[in-house]
Amino acid sequence: MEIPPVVIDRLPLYTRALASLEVQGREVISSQDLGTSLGVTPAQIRKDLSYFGRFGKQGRGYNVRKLLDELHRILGLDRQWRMALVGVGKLGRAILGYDGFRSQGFRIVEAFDVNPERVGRRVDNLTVRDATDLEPVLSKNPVDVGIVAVPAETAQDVIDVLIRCGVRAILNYAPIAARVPSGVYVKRIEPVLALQSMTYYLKNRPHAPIPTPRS
Amino acid sequence: MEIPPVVIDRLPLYTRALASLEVQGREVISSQDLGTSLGVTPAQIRKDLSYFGRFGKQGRGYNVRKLLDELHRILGLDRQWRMALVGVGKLGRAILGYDGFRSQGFRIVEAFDVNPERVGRRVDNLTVRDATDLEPVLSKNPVDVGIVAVPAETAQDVIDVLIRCGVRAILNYAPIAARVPSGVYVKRIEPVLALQSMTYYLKNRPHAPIPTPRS
DNA sequence: AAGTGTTTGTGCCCACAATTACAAACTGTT
DNA sequence: AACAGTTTGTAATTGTGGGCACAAACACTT
Repeated sequence: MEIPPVVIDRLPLYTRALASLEVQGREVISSQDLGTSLGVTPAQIRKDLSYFGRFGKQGRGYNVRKLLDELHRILGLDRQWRMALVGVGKLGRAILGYDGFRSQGFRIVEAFDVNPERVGRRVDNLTVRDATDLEPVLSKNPVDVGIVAVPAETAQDVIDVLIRCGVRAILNYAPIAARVPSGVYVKRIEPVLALQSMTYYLKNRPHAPIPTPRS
Repeated sequence: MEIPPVVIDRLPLYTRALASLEVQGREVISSQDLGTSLGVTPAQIRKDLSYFGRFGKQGRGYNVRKLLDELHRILGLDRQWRMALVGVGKLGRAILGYDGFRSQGFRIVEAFDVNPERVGRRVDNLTVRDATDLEPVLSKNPVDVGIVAVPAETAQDVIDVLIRCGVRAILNYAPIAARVPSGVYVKRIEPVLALQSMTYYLKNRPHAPIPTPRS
């Protein structure tokens, strides 16, 4: 069956909430409670999950451990994913240093840059390779995901090369609308775009008022 | 009129494309050309813009300069926005060092942290203040946007304080589903969630194949 | 001046996602 | 064992957003 992408986008949210519940020792949760903690309606959660099977029990709710396992399986989070980073500037180094990826099964196994001063240096247990070696290196040692952290001007070229190397998923930090063939998945990480849409709602409001007391 | 949030989310995309066209010296663009460069249908662009007025000319298209000005006005990008950063760890420092904000009119004017070792230090022309001073400082000198770059455990508390200080827009880098009252706008920046939804589409595919030749 | 080609703005329709509502299944209590 | 209270899964309904298609307006050529 064809599952709506919006549904897929919500599953990681559920996964994270369930993981948190599990470490808290919670064994069972209802769609009601899960929903209110996530700001999602209970019916939405039930319907989303119903695309994949029947994981709950009437009168009780969902077994946290079991549902978490199922979601991991559904999303493919029960394995390690190999990633290659392109661009080891300020942003790239921050990405390399971020440990939120590894702890969730996403490992950066290669890092590339065009700048000769950066090539060869070791950053976070990884040797920065020359970007011109991208194709030979990734052909021999394929990765699942490419992380693009280069300036806007070269981003599309980098993405083209990654796709030639068989990369089918790209995490794009560059401020461009990447053009990719169908079958390749791109997710943008763009704080500036996020800000620029929020200002629409702020612009007609009086400025920050006096904080409300006794809250 | 009530404008769908998805429409608002697309406007910054148009803005960025138009800005790029303007520096290229392009004076006029059709919804057709703008659409193909962004991966959006021309009809969608026209409909989105029609929520706000009639900016185009039949037979010609849109005047790049004029449309860009209109979008800036609509989104409130014709002014400076003041932001406060909370959390000056590895991630926070990367955010402070990022110049993509300032160039678009978003200035980080305060930075806070709880760690005594970080408080008082200067990072990128800003003195890190003690997080306990958040309320007094922001009450005297309000900001428009709060950037949350603290660990998940303390993120909700930080957000609550920011809201008490009158902050109505939050850029949240912490991996939590923030609970906020209506009238407060939150945008999540979560690379891990983006990855976790892409793996769904990757998981059933054969691994990276041999690159296609002669492309 | 007429004719050809473009392009906008929008009414209309369709698809799809969110919500509602309820039967069925289970728990816990009396 | 009967009953009251929960909660799931889903059929049915509602709502909303995207795309189509076309009249109207303009540009450009002959």
